Amino acid sequence: MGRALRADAERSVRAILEAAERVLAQDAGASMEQIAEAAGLTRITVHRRFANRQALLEALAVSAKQQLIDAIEEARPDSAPALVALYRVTVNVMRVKNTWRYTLSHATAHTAAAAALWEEIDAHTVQLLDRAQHEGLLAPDADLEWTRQVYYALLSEALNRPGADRDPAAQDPDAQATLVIDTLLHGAGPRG
Amino acid sequence: MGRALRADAERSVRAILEAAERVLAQDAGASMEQIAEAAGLTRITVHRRFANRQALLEALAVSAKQQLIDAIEEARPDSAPALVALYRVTVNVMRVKNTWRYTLSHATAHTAAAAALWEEIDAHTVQLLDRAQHEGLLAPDADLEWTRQVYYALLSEALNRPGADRDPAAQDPDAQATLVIDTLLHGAGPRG
DNA sequence: GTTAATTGATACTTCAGTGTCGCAGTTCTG
DNA sequence: CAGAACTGCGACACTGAAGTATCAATTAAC
Repeated sequence: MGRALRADAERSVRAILEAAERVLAQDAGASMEQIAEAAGLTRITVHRRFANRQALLEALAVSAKQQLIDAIEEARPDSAPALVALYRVTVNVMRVKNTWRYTLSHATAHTAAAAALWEEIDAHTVQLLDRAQHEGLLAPDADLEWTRQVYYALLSEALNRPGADRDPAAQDPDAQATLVIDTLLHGAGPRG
Repeated sequence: MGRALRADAERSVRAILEAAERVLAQDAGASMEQIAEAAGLTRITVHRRFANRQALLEALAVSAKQQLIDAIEEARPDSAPALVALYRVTVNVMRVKNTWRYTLSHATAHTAAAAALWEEIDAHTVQLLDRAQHEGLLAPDADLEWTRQVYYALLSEALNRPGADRDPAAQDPDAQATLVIDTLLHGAGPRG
């Protein structure tokens, strides 16, 4: 890396990444110019910070995944009973996933850096699920990889859940986390 | 509609749609030419059948959704106990969803026709889930819209499940359907 | 077997997006 | 405050894809 960016340049980078998320969420094929405009900058400045479109996409992916990791670690997934930790992690992840909807759901740029971050996220998740299994929260014969996949899917679905109009409580992070975990553990069938 | 297409033209249309699915699955921004080539045709022929790119995307969406409806109705979702019907529907849907991965997961073209088909699919699904609920398969207080969302998500996840290498049985449609339904009904927690 | 539809080949136009450059004005940093 | 870094502006070249037109050759349909 060269020298550190100047403060205003750093601000530009953040503005671009956030604008890219917003714009691409509505049109995955949006142009650099649309992104620049949404960031309150010129197309040229975007090109100065990110050599080409691909580089921007990669930076976006890395940034979002890093925030996801931070959110997970901030929830201290290794302390407290697994159910409590799972709940805390879910709430934190939901918040980040809500902010970076596009970037975190469209796994476009498959760079080494991004892949490494995903592996770290997966590792965190599986470790937590493994602990949950040992604490009797999950079935002893549950396939943890499949459980992880289902967990991710439920997180996405909870965010895309409509009906925020009639039931504003459904948008509440706590309510969403509860729904996700409840569904993950018990499904939709009747309780024993 | 004008007069019916000649047999060879009809074949071309099918080839184009199938090629589009294959090509777009790997690169959502693929050009008309790439699609044409994959279909064994010229770019010009594609333009003759579909005025523009958008029209092709819409036709693709309608075609795939129609096949999904056919697959559901073919499973006779209103006969037999709900669990059996759910199983049959799941197997059939899985087959179609596997063939039209791209089209059925990327809800791009939002035309009136495509939206109407989705509503029909949703109606079928919710009706089946409602019957399942009345038969005691689902919890009496289960939110059927959420259940439907989770069901769709599980179908997608089952298709994207890796590990076909070590465990070829995981690719078996019956095994996949069993996994989806089991997870939908009971989640990953221990059984009562 | 005759007619009408379909297709491929070639060529052309149009257009949007990408990426670059130099220069002038502004803003941060030490 | 002085130098360095950053941004905006205008202009430019380049690429790739979309879409159109005509004509000859082929192929299905009745």
